Amino acid sequence: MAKTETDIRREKLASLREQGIDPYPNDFTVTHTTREILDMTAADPDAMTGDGPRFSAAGRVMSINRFGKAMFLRFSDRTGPLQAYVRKDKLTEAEFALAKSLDVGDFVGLSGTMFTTKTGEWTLLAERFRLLAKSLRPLPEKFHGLKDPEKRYRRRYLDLVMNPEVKETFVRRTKLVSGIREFLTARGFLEVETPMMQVIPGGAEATPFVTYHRALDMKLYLRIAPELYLKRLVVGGMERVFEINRNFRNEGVDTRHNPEFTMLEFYQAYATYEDLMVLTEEMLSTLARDITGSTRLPYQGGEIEFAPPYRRMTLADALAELGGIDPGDQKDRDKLLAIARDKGVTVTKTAKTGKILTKLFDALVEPDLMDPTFITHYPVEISPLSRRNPDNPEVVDRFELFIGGREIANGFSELNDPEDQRARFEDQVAEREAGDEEAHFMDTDYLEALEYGMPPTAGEGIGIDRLAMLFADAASIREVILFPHMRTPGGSTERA
RNA sequence: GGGCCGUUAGCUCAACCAGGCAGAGCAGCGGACUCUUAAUCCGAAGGUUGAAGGUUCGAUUCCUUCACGGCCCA
Repeated sequence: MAKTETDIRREKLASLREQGIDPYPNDFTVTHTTREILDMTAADPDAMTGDGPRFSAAGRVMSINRFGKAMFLRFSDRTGPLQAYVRKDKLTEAEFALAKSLDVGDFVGLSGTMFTTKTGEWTLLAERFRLLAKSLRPLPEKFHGLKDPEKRYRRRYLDLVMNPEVKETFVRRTKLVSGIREFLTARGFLEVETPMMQVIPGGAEATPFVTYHRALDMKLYLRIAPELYLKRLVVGGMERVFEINRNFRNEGVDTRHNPEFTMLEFYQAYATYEDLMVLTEEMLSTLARDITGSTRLPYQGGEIEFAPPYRRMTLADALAELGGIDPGDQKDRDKLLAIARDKGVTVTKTAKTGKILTKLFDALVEPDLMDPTFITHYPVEISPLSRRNPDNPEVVDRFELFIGGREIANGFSELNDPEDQRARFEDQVAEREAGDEEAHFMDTDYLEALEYGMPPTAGEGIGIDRLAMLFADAASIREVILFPHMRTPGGSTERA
């Protein structure tokens, strides 16, 4: 069998050890990042000539151009690349021999002064050279790089090494999350953490993951939402709380769904869903401006305007004006079923009108809502945790925010009447018994909390991954999750 | 869940339509080279063509099943 590149590198590694050279030392002192060095040379180029300042930098070797007794190499640290020039006559024999055996992918530490090459590039002239970590596997090819999405996601570290824009995407995601923290904290919200493992999964309509606690001999669910716990905190006097954390939903995997995803939920006592719409407009426009410098963000060939005010429509109006469904037909379950069939929208046989309406909305209206749009007044039967609208008890004081053709946020005035909440849970339990696996469970512990009294409150959830997609101009949720869920070949590790 | 497309050297891709010794560039290996920018020049290598089965004298190519992925639809 032929020697692989890894075999050859292992031999080099063994040879280094035989020579008494540690291939993985940790005693090199970095004095500057590559960015700092380039900034300093740009700021005062004259000071670099002759006996200029000495810099020590380190990073991963990304490319090498060898000559007989000299070589150029480009290495990158977290701040970016820098070119170095290594000449035999500037180093000890051992150092130069080490440099000659260098492979792309190795980590090096270099010390020296800065000069400009014939082509005008600022370059570090190496006076000292250290190998800091030997790489045994070849990196993807330098020109074409790593393109195969499957390999990019499964070996994200290579994606990050080879594709600088990928790192930029995740830096941007982090800025988004810290920007949200700052925004809410500045407004008196307290960040909290609530259970990820719950006895009764609630707060959303979704199928949960199930797990098992051995010592307690009990079934536990991974949470589908933190909502009911956050509202218990409002009961306890935490009038403004938020949580940014993972939710888990046992659903399919595609360009907009990952089984675990990150959600912001926040609750504000003595506020209404209308207050939250204003807060959301402020938050998103502030984030856009702070992170990208503009409220107009490019997205998938178009542009999205994040500056308020955002368009607001009731669900009924949106279905009529944008979905072409006559307002009169919206209350007629049979007509809705006929429209759904006609449009190729699948609806379960037992679905109530509210559910059919939202299915039709998802198919006919949602994909076209590019600029931020609040859709309000959802049917009460699909909103078991929302307060009823005072003028029309068939709908609730709720909104969903759509941007870029996707649902980004969901907020409402919270139902704090424990008796109405109990009745809503009972309806949900009936739905579940009728076969709807996503319907809520009865949660008597939550009802008990409500019975102690919860102040009038409004709450909202914002999908962080989807928001990150908008901010990073990403078409797939996998582009904004460092390690998206991937199937393992062969399927399950254990037979059911 | 359905449809379409894909899986070939470490990486990026050919060859497949119409079955006939599996190729290139980059990386790697040996050699030359003290200013390169996808360096250049010379030389020699590198493959279970995703897996299993079928058709065939002969399969990367055609057929079936499976696995994984991408895009679209539900």
